[in-house]
Amino acid sequence: MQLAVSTVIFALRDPDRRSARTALDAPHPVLSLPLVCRVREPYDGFWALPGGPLRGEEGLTDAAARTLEETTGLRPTYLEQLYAFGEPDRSGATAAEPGERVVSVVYWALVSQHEAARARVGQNVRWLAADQLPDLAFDHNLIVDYALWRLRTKVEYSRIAHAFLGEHFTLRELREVHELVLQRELDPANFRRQVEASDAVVPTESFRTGGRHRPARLYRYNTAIAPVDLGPLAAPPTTPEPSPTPPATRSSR
Amino acid sequence: MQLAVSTVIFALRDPDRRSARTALDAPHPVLSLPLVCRVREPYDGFWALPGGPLRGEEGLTDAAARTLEETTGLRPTYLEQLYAFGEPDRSGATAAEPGERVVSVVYWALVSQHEAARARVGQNVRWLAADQLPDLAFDHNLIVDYALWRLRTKVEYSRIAHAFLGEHFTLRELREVHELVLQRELDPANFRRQVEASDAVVPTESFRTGGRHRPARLYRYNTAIAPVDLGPLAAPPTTPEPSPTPPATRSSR
DNA sequence: CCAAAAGTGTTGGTAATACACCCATGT
DNA sequence: ACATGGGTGTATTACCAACACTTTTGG
Repeated sequence: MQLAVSTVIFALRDPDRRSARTALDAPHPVLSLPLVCRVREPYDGFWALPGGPLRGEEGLTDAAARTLEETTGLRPTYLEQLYAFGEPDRSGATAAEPGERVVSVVYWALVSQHEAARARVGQNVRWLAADQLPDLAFDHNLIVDYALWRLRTKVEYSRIAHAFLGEHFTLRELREVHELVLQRELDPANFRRQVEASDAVVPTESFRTGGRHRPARLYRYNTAIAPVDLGPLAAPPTTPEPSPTPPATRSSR
Repeated sequence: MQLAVSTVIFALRDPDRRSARTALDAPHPVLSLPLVCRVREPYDGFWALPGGPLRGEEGLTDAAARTLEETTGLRPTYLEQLYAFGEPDRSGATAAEPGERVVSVVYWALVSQHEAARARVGQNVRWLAADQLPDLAFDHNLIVDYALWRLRTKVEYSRIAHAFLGEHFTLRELREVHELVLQRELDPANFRRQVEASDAVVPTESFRTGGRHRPARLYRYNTAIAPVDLGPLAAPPTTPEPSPTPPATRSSR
């Protein structure tokens, strides 16, 4: 039995020119992920998630970060475990060609627009739009679907949208990230009120000028607040640290 | 490298007589989990989660259900993957006694009050209260804490509380499950309104009598509604079945 | 035996809050 | 044209109150 680690990497990328229907299409970024082309059986020639086997002395999260960096050159701003897939028949083995069984611990990651531009792409690594994927190797279509579902549900109650942006951003840009991920438009006024009330961002004194409209104030991420609530796993296992919160003593009812 | 599967099993159990402070304490059920006592190093004599190694041709979920049944005799009404733990040093190996590295895929399960009473307990298997656990083997304290956190967050947006109850129950009983899990009291009126609006339960024509008060109507679980939203993983991999909902056709923005 | 009390299920209201939707103004 | 701020009606929730129905208790 083999244990492998793979990662679904999301980024918002400016669309290729050739995929635009008309010149008038607004150049909205597209939710995309980098995939690698397999060069041997099974699934020779199919696109697959970046990943690799777990090495001797590294943790699962470390393995995800390493394999992701080795194949795509990317360093994610957010990395979280997604799910462990371990059906006996998922390795693509057939009666004619029985392969070894593989259990995959899959992670999902977000990279910023700026980082995504630095990705090492080529013949074997390419960005594909998340909503127009071809048939992938193994059960990777299911894995990507599940990662997409997690991203969309988590954006609504967490603060991970910042991971797509740089250090400074306007509320319009942050709102656009939410809209692209959720695939629906959000009310600018309510979005502003929510974000400001949540303390997730802090205003700066800078403004983004250049558009033919009123300059938009730039905000930055509030690092005093944890981006997501992971519960007891909040402290990464690589640096185990006793929780500062005392054990919940239950008063008798 | 070894791959093991373990399960955190939750049930609401009537408290032992000896743990009641006074005879007047209301006998509220207590959130508990069955643990097994280790009989060899490492962690000889410590309590640990039930589990075992993954067998050749079974899926991860199947392995969780099997090891859980073998050690405790329980069949859960709810079973879901929790997390994969794979830090290199978590197997309890020391410099004096280096053990093999173990990656654990951990599941969490809920069993009904009735099923919990049938559990095979003895010298090596015992129920312990979830909020008063001793030091457990390996990193199992962290694992239980995380499972507790998942249970508490999921009860609020999902319908898993029914898994603790039998086929028929009063709204009072369902509310008590929520209160015990969340450790706070809920408004009866609002709870009733929410549950009725959510279509999660269906009223029956039976009533629970016996108390010195007005009989309470019995409800049953609405099987037409999925208990939890697992997204694309909703169909269990053991019985792959096309989703009845058509694929979401995405309109271009 | 009957009436009152006790106790919980069930139902309804009110104030505060959050959100969807719309509009005004500034640059 | 878009950023920013404000305004209104609707839905949800916290909190409170009343009524319904059965068992128990006191005569």
